[in-house]
Amino acid sequence: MTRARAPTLHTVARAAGVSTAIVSRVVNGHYHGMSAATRARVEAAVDRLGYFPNRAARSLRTSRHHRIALIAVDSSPEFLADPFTTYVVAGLSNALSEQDYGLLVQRLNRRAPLDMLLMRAQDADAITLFMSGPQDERLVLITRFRELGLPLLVFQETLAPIPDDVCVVRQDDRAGGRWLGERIRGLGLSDVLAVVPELAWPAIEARLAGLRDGLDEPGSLTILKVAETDMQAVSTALDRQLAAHVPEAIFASNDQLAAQSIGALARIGREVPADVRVSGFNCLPITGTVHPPLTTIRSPAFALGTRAADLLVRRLAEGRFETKELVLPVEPQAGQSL
Amino acid sequence: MTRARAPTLHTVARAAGVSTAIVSRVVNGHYHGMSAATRARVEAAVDRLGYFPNRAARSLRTSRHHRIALIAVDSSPEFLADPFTTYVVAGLSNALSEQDYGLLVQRLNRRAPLDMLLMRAQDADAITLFMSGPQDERLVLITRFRELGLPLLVFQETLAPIPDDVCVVRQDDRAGGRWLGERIRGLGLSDVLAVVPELAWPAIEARLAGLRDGLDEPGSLTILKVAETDMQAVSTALDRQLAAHVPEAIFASNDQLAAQSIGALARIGREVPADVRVSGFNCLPITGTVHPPLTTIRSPAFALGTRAADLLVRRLAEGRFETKELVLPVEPQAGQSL
DNA sequence: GTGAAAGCGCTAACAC
DNA sequence: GTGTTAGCGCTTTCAC
Repeated sequence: MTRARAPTLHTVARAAGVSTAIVSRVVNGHYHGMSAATRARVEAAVDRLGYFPNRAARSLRTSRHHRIALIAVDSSPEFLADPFTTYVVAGLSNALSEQDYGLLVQRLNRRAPLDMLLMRAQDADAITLFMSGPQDERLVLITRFRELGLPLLVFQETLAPIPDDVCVVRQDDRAGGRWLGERIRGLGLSDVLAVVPELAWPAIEARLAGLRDGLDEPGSLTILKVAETDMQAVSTALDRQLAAHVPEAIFASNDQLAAQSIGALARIGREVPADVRVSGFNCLPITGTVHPPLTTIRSPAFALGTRAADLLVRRLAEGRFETKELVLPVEPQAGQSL
Repeated sequence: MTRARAPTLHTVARAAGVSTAIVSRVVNGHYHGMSAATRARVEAAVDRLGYFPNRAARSLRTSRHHRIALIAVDSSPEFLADPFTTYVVAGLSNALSEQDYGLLVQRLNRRAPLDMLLMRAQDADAITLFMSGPQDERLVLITRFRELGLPLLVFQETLAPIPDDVCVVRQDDRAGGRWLGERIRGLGLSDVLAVVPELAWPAIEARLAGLRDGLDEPGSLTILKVAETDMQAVSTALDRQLAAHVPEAIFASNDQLAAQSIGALARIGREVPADVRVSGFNCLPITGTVHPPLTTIRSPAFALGTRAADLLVRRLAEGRFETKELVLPVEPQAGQSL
């Protein structure tokens, strides 16, 4: 049994005894100066035949796709499974669905050729970007993507000046870092170990900058870079670092690393917060509960996604971004670890 | 400054002094019986002009889109942020990207009208489905989506018989439940509290069925349904239940709920595993570390996604699914909580 | 070995 | 108020 070919505008037009133009207008809700009778007849035919407009034909004709591309530039296949990313994407996808836009998810390996992706990104109305890697690499990517002529929305980027038709959406990482730094300083501690992912990431830099702001007189700040994607490697790195020197406080660049730090301290018999203080960052529901409850910074990740969706949809309607940069506040969360 | 119109096949053809047919063939790698010189000339022109084929036109012509839709039927806007879902989607999106397919993510509210979505799903080559809700609702959805005539791949569904051109990909939840049940039974415990999400979900049923298999003689099995999306509500429900009766073991239907259960037990001064045993399910890297280390079941969520991608791509190439159902094994993970 | 031409299904300007 | 028509950019058959 071969499935019946899907009905087209023509089929419906014939069935309703009108021209395709009329059907097109009805389907698109342009009832201006149309008799109620015709409209009713067409609507009946549409229902009867189960007609759906062919999106590819429509896209070809109008060059609008009702689709936003999300490109994650990362070397880890599990990029989507990071708690922060996950919430941003959830918010984005959700808000877009609500406004009848689709989200096209694609991963770009930092070392893979761009062309395939550039080509695939073509059938979206705009592009959103999640980038790790050093600043110059990120700039190259932004430039390349801009060449497609599509509006670009970049998450968690710190970039000045922001190029034309590009919008940055981020949280105030620096303020979060500062709050923690001030707290550490308020406790009279100055020997701090910062645990950050190996792969540079602008938000992490901002958190560290904030930490420095807050500490003010940066007694001794040591930076430990860990390969975040490999739990085992993180443990090993922490163990080795702590064997060499135990700091007064550990500033972890996210809650997962904070949990790991508490674990590593436990392995050498140090308690949190009694012996060593530990702070986290991003505090998302998906990140499991840690003991003791973390002093951390609550991230508006989901809202970052929904706000980005609104910005994009409006950009597409109005022709320009209403703002070049949207910075959402973070919320300090006092726990018992710091 | 108006952006120059993107080059089309025609532009390239004129630049290379050949017909559009030739350019099309070169772009698609159909070099059969073509002179090396022509090919080279066309390739040069393509490079020089920075030509990319228009995907919408191609789709219209070929009715292939190189795109898979992922539709999550759930009432929670944060559906994507569930650890299990997150890993499946990460695997899927990643494997699809590698095979030059895009993943189009869309959420469907259980109460929202289907039509909009059915329409949007049109521009994909196949549909993957994540569904919660009662069995009859799920069946209706499968039927409706099948009407689009697209291949359908459903995650974590237990369904018999499986309809035509539909493929189910799931993990062996029942075996996982059974392993835990047997362990509980081996410890000589029989007063068990199962904590499950309010909203029915076939995988959860399977885990419970497995638990019953394992317990064999189901002393006393109480089921507590909680509104999983609301942390606060979960705590409250657990507190109330434990105030009424403290079981010998808690079978949580996922690790997040297990963590919550341990917390609730701590609030009434009960220790795990000394006073009460607790088991989890799904054990994914993103789910934070719990203390004590959970006895749980390790889920192949990421692999579920990558395998699904392969199945889909092959289905599209060959015309039929090579298997109607793919069940991946789970791996028991002995911890200290049970 | 290469080209001409039909047509995928739709929208919108214009004619009636 | 409704219909005619010209493409949007591409693939593919068939003719040369």
